[in-house]
Amino acid sequence: MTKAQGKAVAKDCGRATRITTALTQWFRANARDLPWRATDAKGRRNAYHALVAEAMLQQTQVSRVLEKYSAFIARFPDVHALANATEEEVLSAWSGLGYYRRARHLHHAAKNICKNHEGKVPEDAESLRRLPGVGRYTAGAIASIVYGHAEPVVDGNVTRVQLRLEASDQRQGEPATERWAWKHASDLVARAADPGAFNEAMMELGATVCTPGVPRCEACPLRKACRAASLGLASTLPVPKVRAGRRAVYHSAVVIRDRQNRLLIQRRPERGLWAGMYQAPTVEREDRAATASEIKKWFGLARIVEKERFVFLTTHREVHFAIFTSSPPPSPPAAARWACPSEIAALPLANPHRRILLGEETIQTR
DNA sequence: AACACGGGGTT
DNA sequence: AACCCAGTGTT
Repeated sequence: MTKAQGKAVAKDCGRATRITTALTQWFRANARDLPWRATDAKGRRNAYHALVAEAMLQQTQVSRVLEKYSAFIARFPDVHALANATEEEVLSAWSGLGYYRRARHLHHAAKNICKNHEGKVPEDAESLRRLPGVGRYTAGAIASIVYGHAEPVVDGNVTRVQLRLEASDQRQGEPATERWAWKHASDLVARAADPGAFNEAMMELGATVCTPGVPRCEACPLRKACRAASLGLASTLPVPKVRAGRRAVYHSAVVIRDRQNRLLIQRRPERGLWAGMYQAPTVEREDRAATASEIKKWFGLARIVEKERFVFLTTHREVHFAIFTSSPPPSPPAAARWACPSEIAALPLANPHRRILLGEETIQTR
């Protein structure tokens, strides 16, 4: 190493240390709540609670998680309770949160922990990552926040903070950018006195101060260190990512009620959209809505009446729903069964079917 | 590297 | 109506 390179490394070390120190101090002074994502109700570190919280936080904002987290923990208070639950119970507790594969992974992870780890959530990031649904982010979050290991954590917030700190015009979401962000996070966390607090601080800064769009630089503890701020680029970085468009799909659902006020329901396939969840009997088409005769033929119905149409939007799809009613068929399809409303309410239902079957106004439609 | 996978909030 | 947010696993 030349003298000049040595100086540059020393300078970067100083910068990294200033950043970790300032950020951790800010977090300690401004922490909104107790570190709920890693502790039990009495404030004790609890890796199972952290596993649940971090699984819920994947692709989901804190406010949405807070609506479901307590009920989930109350229903499955420890890893054994979760491991011994049925998949339907777990999916049901997850209803409304989306990305339901996370719930199934979490369930499998709990079983794995009971079987192979004597009911204790593994401590090191490498073992954590072998659990289903636990990737680099979740492993790093648990290892650092719960166990204090100097493991990096990069979520969308952290990547945005890094890109602004370094005034980088790399596009968020691209593999090279993510590798770069993980490298920076590793360098920073290595100098943090409290890795867990530092990682939480980075995520919290991104969520509350270094926000997408126009950040609140006047309130930022890293303003002096931030290259985007000093160049006046804070609100123009990071450069927006390219987004895939939404694909249209057509779901024709039939609400069929018998004399005892029971409804006909069916379980969705194990893979794909709303995997393993329940719904009113539905005919799906890719390019157009199923015709009335197709729907009648599909379920052996004599007559159907259209009640409503709406479009349910997700990130990747626009689901065009057409809702029909019908009297019961002579012989219900083998794949469907009858259930009363109170039973249905406890089953895992995708949000639109909560409205279709139970009339709950829980979703936005167009 | 590209894709699949939900849902809700803000402008 | 058109933007925004955000990990893991599979292909």
